Amino acid sequence: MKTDAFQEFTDEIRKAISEVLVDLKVEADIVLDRPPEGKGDMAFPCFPLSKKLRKAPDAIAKDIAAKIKPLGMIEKVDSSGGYVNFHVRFEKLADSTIKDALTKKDKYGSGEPKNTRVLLEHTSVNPTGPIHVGRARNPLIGDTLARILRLAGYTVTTEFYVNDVGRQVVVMAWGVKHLELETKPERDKDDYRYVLFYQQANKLLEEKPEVVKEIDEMLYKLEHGDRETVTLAKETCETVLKALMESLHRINISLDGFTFESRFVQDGSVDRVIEKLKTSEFAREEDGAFHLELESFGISGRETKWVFTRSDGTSLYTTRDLAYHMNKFTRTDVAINVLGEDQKLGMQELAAALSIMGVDKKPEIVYYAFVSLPEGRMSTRKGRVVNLDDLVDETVELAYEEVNKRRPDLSEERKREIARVVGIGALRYNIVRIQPEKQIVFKWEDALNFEGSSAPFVQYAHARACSILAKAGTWNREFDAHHLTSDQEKRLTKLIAGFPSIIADCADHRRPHVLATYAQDLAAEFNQFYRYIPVLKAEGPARDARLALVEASRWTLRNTLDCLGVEAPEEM
RNA sequence: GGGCGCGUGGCCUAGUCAGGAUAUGGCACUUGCCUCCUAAGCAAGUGGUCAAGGGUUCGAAUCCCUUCGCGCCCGCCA
Repeated sequence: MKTDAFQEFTDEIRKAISEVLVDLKVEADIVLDRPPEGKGDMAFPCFPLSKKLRKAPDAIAKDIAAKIKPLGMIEKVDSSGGYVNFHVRFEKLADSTIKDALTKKDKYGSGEPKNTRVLLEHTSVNPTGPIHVGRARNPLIGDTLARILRLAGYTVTTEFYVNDVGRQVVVMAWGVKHLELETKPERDKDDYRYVLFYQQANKLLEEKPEVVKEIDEMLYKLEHGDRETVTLAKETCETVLKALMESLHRINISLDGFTFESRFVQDGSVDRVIEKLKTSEFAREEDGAFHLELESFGISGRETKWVFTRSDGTSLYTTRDLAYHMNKFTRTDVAINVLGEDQKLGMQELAAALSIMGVDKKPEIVYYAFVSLPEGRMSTRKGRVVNLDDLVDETVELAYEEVNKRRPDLSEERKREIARVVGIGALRYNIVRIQPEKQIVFKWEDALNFEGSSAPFVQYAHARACSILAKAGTWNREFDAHHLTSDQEKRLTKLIAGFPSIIADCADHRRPHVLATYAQDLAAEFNQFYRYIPVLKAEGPARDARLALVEASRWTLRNTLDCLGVEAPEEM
């Protein structure tokens, strides 16, 4: 299927090569490569054919190159060093790419509607305190992925799974009900207030056995649907949740829905899951508690048991998660979860339990490594955290200083708005640009970098494009791509042509960081074009063609930023 | 003890799934460029045993094995 003009080019190459291979009476996979600068646009390495044809790779390449007639998107075929090199018919590529971008605008890059529902669970932090930067990697990856999948053509619903039945919530709810705060919260915000209740209650829990008893009783009541307790726990959670959403909203993240864990206890689905698991051949009982023996599912370590009920018959987190995932698959075709790498074993076990329950689908997991500080792992208990709200404040404030320095001409309101957009953009980009599985050591100097590989770099390129377009006046949109002749124009056009493929690739592989790399490349290429190719001072059809390229660049930059959750300012 | 992941110039990082031509960018450092569409920019320079060793291959940062270092996990917690 053709996703973009470059795809059309490679399809034609594949067809041409396969015809030649039939002619040469050899079979081989057609693997294409990107050749280095100056050697064409696509290459076919002939080394694997060498043995079969008993000929030198370079001779084969020459032979194949000679047999392929330039046609359609293929302008020229030559060979060097054992490769067949294909040169794209640039005017054709440019014409269809730029027209595509100018027509589709904010939809440029989109894929065909997929008719596949995706339920993307992300964030799902325990609502017991403010979001810190370590945890923020989850919503950032999740939200970016959701945006990419949507552009790629999927129907995406994002969801936050709220833990409102666990011990932590009970401890916090108990604190809210029984305690007065001893210290002032860091911020006048409920997540900062409630975490203090939580911490004070935990402290009492260590000191006073009677509190332990009260908490245990509350937990039991909660599990057994005691109305007052259930309501208290849920209200407590919702209060904190609301505050957490405010923090996420500041970095352009919102979720489509929430699913409360308590629901699966109340509607009986957890009980049904437990009853069914008990009848499984993998189920074992020990002192009244039940577990699955998962050794045959490849679970290894000290423990291969997966406990699904306590001795008192109550459920565990994992059991409820199983009920949740069964529920998910009644609502979606594909379930994707964004999770910390500490959840890996748990998810492996969950997958095994799902198949024992007769569910043939499994959630796809995007794992990420933790963000730590130079001093070590973030820990609320040790007071070693960077809260998301503080990071937002800092980056926006620093961005304001920069705007103030560079654009004293702007109004205060305008400066503040640009600072917000730039600061938030820098923050998001800085986290999401890194492969999820790599650890990040959080450093303020990196987070506050507005140059080079950063969102502001990309935003700046966008603002430059907007500035040109704003000054251009009217121009002939029936441009002629033959007037795009420089290396800068050609490289930029080819990058834009590849955007739909990049989106499809990021979506299919669930890899948002690849888009961040693309954004950097595109902005760099645009900046070179900007530096060397005058647009407004050009005349006639050359001016029109360049303006068309600028507008195509503008949409591509904007759409790239939009997928990254970064706003694209028209001036900065 | 076992499992999973990571290791690319002083620092950060792309490429690893689908092995191919001189390994991608950024930060920092040195040096140029604003009478020219916004210098949050552009250009040039210094800097690499792709953790180490072995193997497969015409060809390995990429695949396989071993070792080392770092992270995460192995609870009737969530």
